[in-house]
Amino acid sequence: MVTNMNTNQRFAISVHALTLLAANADPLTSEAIASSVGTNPVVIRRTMASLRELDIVESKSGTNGGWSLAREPKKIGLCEVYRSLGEVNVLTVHGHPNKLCSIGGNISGVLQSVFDDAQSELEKALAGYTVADILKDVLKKANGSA
Amino acid sequence: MVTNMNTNQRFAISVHALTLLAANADPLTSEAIASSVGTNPVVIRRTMASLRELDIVESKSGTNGGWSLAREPKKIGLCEVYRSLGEVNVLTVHGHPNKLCSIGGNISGVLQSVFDDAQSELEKALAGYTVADILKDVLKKANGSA
DNA sequence: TAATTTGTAACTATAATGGTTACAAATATG
DNA sequence: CATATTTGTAACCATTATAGTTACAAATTA
Repeated sequence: MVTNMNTNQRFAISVHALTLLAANADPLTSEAIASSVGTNPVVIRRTMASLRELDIVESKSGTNGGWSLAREPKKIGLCEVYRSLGEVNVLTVHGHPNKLCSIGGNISGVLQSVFDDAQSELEKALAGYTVADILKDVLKKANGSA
Repeated sequence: MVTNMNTNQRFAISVHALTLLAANADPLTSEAIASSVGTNPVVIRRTMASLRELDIVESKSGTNGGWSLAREPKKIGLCEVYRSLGEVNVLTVHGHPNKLCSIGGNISGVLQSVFDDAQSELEKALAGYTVADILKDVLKKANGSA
């Protein structure tokens, strides 16, 4: 069985978009990014707007406008990109345990601290990669298979 | 913003149920477990059936039947419990990147390996806890606040 | 035989997600 | 200034995953 606990593609889209920007000197339009990512420009705008809040990208309206990196690719860690998605919990405590049960009444806090620990390890791993790393690996593949 | 990448409570439910079994000598019915977890017996049966496939629990039909642990609590690591959910991917690669683009055509594999790395760290963290640990912490809370 | 309990299929309600349309606001160009 | 370009954002829809629920068959015990 394959369970998709997470059909959320926003993180992958974010990294893809940033990698694309890192590979291009000029700003790219939502349209152009959407074409590479394989989605709709509005989806890109939504995603990029979150990244802009963390000063990872900048936008400019109008002719010759578009999106560009606000920092060098090697200064953009994937954990920060991940955090642009908001307060994500990859593991979720269940909703309504029975407060009258000694287990049910006390397990939520215990689970939450375990889940926090696990997620922190996940984020630590993501922090080990930058957009520059991703671009390098992508280009390596592109040249290797060209 | 709070994004629930994951509204899946099955893992929390699994750990809760196992902790409950660890705290009780006799088998517990789906009904009893459901009452502590705060859900429906059928949800419990579904969850427990997955755990049974990994020989973490056993079931018995009929009067005085129910669910029991197939192993000592300290021999049940949370990573294994997590794996009972199936092939879970906490980070998902996006669907349709543009194959004609050098970035779009090569990023999926790169992302997947990063995601695999991150998830492996998450699972490693989970492997550091056993059902016995959870029970101990829950009972500590229960006594502390009693 | 009757009561208990799991096994499982089928259906529903809810919610998250991504895709899409529509249009306002900002900007550049001629 | 007028026009084309491009982002900003609200609104809505289709799809999907999830959990909850009902219903009933199968197994087990007494």
